[in-house]
Amino acid sequence: MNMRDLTGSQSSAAGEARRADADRLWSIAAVERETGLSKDTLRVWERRYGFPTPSRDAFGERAYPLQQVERLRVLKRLLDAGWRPGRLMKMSAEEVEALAQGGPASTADTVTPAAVQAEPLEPFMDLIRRHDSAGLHRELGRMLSRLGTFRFVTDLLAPLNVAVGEAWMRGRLEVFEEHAYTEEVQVVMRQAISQIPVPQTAARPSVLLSTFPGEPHGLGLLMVEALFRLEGCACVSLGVQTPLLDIVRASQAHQADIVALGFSGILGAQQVLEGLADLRARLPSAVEVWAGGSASVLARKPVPGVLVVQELRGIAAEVRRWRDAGESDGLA
Amino acid sequence: MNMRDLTGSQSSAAGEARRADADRLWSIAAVERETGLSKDTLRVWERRYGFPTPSRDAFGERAYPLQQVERLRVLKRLLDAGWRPGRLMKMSAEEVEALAQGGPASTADTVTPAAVQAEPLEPFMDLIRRHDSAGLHRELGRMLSRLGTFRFVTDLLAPLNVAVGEAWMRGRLEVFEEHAYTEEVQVVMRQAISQIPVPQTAARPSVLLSTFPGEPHGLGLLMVEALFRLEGCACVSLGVQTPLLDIVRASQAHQADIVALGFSGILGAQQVLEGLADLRARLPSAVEVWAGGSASVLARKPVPGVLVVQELRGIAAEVRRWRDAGESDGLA
DNA sequence: GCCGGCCGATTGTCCAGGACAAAATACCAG
DNA sequence: CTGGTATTTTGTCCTGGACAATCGGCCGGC
Repeated sequence: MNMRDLTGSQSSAAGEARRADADRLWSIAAVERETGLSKDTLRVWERRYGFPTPSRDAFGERAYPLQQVERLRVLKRLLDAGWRPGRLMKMSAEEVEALAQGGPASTADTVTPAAVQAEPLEPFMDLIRRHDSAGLHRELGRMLSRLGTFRFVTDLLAPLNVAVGEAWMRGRLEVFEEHAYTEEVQVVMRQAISQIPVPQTAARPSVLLSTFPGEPHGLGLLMVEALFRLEGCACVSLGVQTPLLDIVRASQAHQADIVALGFSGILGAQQVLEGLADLRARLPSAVEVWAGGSASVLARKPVPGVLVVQELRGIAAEVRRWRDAGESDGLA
Repeated sequence: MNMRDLTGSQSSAAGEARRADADRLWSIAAVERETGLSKDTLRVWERRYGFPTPSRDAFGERAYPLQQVERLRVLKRLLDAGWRPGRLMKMSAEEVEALAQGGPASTADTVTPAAVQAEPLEPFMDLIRRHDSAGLHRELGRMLSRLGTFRFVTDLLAPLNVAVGEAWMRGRLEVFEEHAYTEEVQVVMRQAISQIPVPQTAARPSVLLSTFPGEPHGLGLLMVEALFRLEGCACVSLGVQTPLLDIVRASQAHQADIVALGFSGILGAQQVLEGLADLRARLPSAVEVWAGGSASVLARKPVPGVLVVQELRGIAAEVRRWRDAGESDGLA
């Protein structure tokens, strides 16, 4: 019975009909979802730069052709790579295309330290590009066994994440390829975490992990959780995108000593700083707020009362610092 | 050194100063992130119903006090539970509070089938409410071993998810409690999936799993992935919130036979139907589109060429159906 | 008596065009 | 060069109006 429902009306439709379907125009809300550009931005670009140029549907609402949606996706990626709209809009389609294909990263030239590239990344990038999920899974698992969890995280995953992010910005990787990569890494990381022995009693410090709303990148959280657990901390993760007030409540409910937040650079500078200050103000001063991740704001502007952990390797030392302070402060 | 940075300026500030910080007003963007109500909605409510009533900051922009943000959170929850704004806005604060505390589910009374409540859920709800993550993890793991993956998913997790969702709508559960629950279940589910033997050769059908942008609920995806793998299918998951065009590209890259989408009911009806129709039109007709989840639209309005799998248990049968069709069609 | 289509009220999203804060860049003095 | 200030760029917020999509109730037919 389902066979009929599934294929009946579709296979009877001729090829032209399906092509017409696929040429369907996009609403402004759909374009926002697809590109990540806000409706406000889409409208103001149209007004200011003359692009995009959506037609209007029967109700006078914007209707974007696929071609422009694709171009907007490219523009969004170039924006994230450090380009500015005014510049890009003045360029011809060919110039933009050339950039998209793999120009340099504009002003925001990612300074590859090249110092501690502990493990070769190319084999993994190859697997990602070839969409070999099973192979990627297998090789990641192999490296986990070979390096151990700590070095797997610090020497392989950390630089690999950077490489993947950069490849995406340069147009070498599609969004879905990054999604698939994230998923496979997540599987391996969860396996790694489950192998870390759980401390017997209620271990301290107890750590609450999450990200702010709008920050969907959860890999860093998992990596940090692994490092905390390796130090014998009790961890509770809320996953990504927890509202601020819920982070506060969760820290009470779980009696967290430390609230650890991850930032990938997607959120705006102000959003990060204001959120951290706000969270800091709403938590008892006995609860520490730690922030980490690749967001550059963290390095530039310190937030009073918030500890910025720049390096994954720094976590162990800071946990030791917490315990030393705790022994003298809390147990007097 | 970090100790000073961390506690210095904070501990020197007096209690009143911190309270003043916590009384900070919220911008409309922050309220949108915190409540899930769009800026447009917040403004139109103010105009129409006279609530909320934000003050204005020095720049004339809306500034919401914490109290109103909290109330908006409650209203959003009641909206999701089936209430309508016009009604709620006419009620007094006390009446709303009474509803929030745990009134019935308005019109959308969840019809508990009560037929196949295969496993008792209360012990798990207790663990969630007591924030015993470790205990929840342990008990879920125990049930996984006892029931096996299939029954664990169909008889325990499926009804438990419903119970958790309903408890949230009735105000019995906080957002962060649901987040923590989701995280623990995810850990156990990934463990379960990793225990399923991988088929030797390139197994068919190969299934691509994801959700649409705006749909953050990924538990269902994991459960479905487990069931597919139990049937010997090759699975690639993109995680949640993949743009439509990327789902199309991923299905090509991974040579998917089936694209499976999960819907929790967060997305609007039109968004779901239009998205599915659009995806259907953009995929070759040889690729099947399957949709599942608790969204009620799926049951009400069929989309041509899209298979709606109402029950988790139905997956096995549909995979069999696919294989039968494939043998006669594809290998002629 | 119950299901299905119609109609009015409700409600979220879209629009225009102006304004301005925040961020990025250019400029300039030391 | 380096660090601070002016200027441009750019995204978000504003108002108030309009209307499509949805909901709820009503009615009629099977």
